[in-house]
Amino acid sequence: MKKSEMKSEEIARLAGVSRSTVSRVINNYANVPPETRAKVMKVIQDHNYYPNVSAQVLAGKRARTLGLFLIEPGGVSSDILTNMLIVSVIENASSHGYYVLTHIIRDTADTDTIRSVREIFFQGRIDGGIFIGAADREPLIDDLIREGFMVGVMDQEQPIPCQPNRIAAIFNNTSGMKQAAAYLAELGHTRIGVINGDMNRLSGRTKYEGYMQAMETEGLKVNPAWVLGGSFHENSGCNAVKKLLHCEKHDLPTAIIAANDSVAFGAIRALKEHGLRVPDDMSIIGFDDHPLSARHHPALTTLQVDFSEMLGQLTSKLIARIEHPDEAIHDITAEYTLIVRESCRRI
Amino acid sequence: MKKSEMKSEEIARLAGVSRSTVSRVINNYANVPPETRAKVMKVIQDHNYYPNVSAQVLAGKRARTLGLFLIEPGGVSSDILTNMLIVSVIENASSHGYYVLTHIIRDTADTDTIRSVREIFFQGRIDGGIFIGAADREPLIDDLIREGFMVGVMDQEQPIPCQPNRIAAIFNNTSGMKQAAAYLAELGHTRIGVINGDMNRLSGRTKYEGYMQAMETEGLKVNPAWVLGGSFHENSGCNAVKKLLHCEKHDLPTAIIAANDSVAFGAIRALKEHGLRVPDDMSIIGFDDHPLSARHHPALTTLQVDFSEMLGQLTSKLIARIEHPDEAIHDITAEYTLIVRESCRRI
DNA sequence: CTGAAAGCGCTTACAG
DNA sequence: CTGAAAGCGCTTACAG
Repeated sequence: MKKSEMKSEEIARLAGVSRSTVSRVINNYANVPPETRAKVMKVIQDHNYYPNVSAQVLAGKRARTLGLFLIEPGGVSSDILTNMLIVSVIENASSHGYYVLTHIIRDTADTDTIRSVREIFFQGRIDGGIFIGAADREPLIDDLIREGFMVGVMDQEQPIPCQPNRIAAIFNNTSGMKQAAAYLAELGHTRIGVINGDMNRLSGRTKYEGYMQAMETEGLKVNPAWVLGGSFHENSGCNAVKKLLHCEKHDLPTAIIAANDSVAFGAIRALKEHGLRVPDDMSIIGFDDHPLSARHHPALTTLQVDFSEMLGQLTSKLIARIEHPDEAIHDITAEYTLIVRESCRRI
Repeated sequence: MKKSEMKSEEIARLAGVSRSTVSRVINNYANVPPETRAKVMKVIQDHNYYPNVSAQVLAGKRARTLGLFLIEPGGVSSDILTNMLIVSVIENASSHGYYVLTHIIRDTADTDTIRSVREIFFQGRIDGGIFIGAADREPLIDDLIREGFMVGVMDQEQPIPCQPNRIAAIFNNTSGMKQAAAYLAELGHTRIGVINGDMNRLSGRTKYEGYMQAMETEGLKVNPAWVLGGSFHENSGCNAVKKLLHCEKHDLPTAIIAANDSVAFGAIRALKEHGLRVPDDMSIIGFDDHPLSARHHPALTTLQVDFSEMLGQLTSKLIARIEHPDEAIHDITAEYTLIVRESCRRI
């Protein structure tokens, strides 16, 4: 095991000052004359000295580490999007001098899992945590917030009264669904179905509600047989369409809005397998602008949202809150932009 | 900021023992009678006590944290594979009770980057690090190893004499190339080209060398004009083929081995753009079995390798070395398996 | 502007 | 089997 022999005492000795002064230089305190600072800095650099982080934290400094908790019930994350999210958090944190400890949660109800997540917070390994993929009301997260930990959450509602140590980043799904429905209506569609996401997730609910509202706005009626259950995963899109095709052979919608692009991919696969073509026989629109959507056949029309920007903001705000607990911080709302490609046709 | 009031002294008081005994229970030392242990454990659990990790580390325990360093010159990692690698490391580490601090390196030559990486090691944040995507000889890594830190590296050669604190996981590219060439030869190909990977990476070199050897084994002659430069990225495959098509219009190979599947995707894209079809006009074979290869059009024939298994092993061995520095540990070699799909045809 | 000293919350020889 | 005490390497009032 490596053990650096350099410590602040040694630096102090070499620079001819006390450990207090070395500490003041390291922490960039104002009351150190430039010459003293320069002298100490030189010794620090010449000897490749890095203060021991455990000692710093124990003495009251921040760990400068964030926890990133990915909730993924479905086995290994095979989604490029997940990767974008991780990278966005890490790079943003890094730009603030913070490190990221990533943890994968398979089952938020499992006792061992809960214990290990709580441990990360209670051990003092991190200054705050970011949760991705959580249900809208997740006891594990609610408990941590109640216990005073700083958390950032993607896609959760801010409860009322709002909690100062919870920062939320949400999607404007109402607007997204309105854009989707308006676009389809403009193409002449009146028979529009939807494949829902996971209803335990905030986006699942708000997308569904957005769809209902949007249909009303467009003056279109909702056929309950065309409101399909799903889970945000590709397979759920495939299954939903299979079921639709099986049950409603003679009364099909002409367009389907999918809860996200993965679901849309699955839906298109199922349609193809049944000999139906997109967009000739059915128009499909997705959400997210998944990295694969532009290269899909047909290229997928979708509502794009900037995940990197969103998570970057969430990370920045979480760090800001950690460093200045009293500053007011507003939640983040991500907007959708319609990207027209080839999966919808005029009828 | 959250501050847990519980400390070992408080647990000791409540359990009617000394802090020493509490520590012995936490660290599972043998010399504690079952009744004492039970008594202490109960207090610990009842009060949701988690020892402060900084204090533990400062007092000499391990941080139980691994650094994961992803070297990705090319902007945001858009590759699903990267995600699989990250997840494999995190889950394996987690199964050993270790956490993973992930860091992204854009430029291994940048002074600030080098500083921040070295800082992670010297600060004592981690017990060891895993590097992915490094050049075969990477000074940043070599320095850390020389300084005594424990590192695991994917795709680097073990120098001679071998260093006890470097664990390497490499690919059997010789065998992979042999399988590729043998398969193509068996289909009747004699004109076989190659798109190389990044020659600074071990796999870049060994794949090229493997290709040369394999061609000799098959008794085929290598046309230097069909040995194309590349970089393991999709665009390099596209560019390589464009150049080939441009320069060698009338003397083309009938098959190309790509350094990996991404390169193969790019190559196929370029061929399509020039009106050539795969496999009708050109056979293509890749390496890795990228998650998208099975769904590609045409489905890509490739040499599959189990990255999850490989990185899981690397992680396990690194942790084993951290915990038992003197135990002998062998390097890891990953083998390729030919997966025949639709991108090669008999001629 | 600066140093001596207390303290952060643990672990671990040491002595019994 | 168990406790008192020293020590891990920092930071930060406190006093000057």
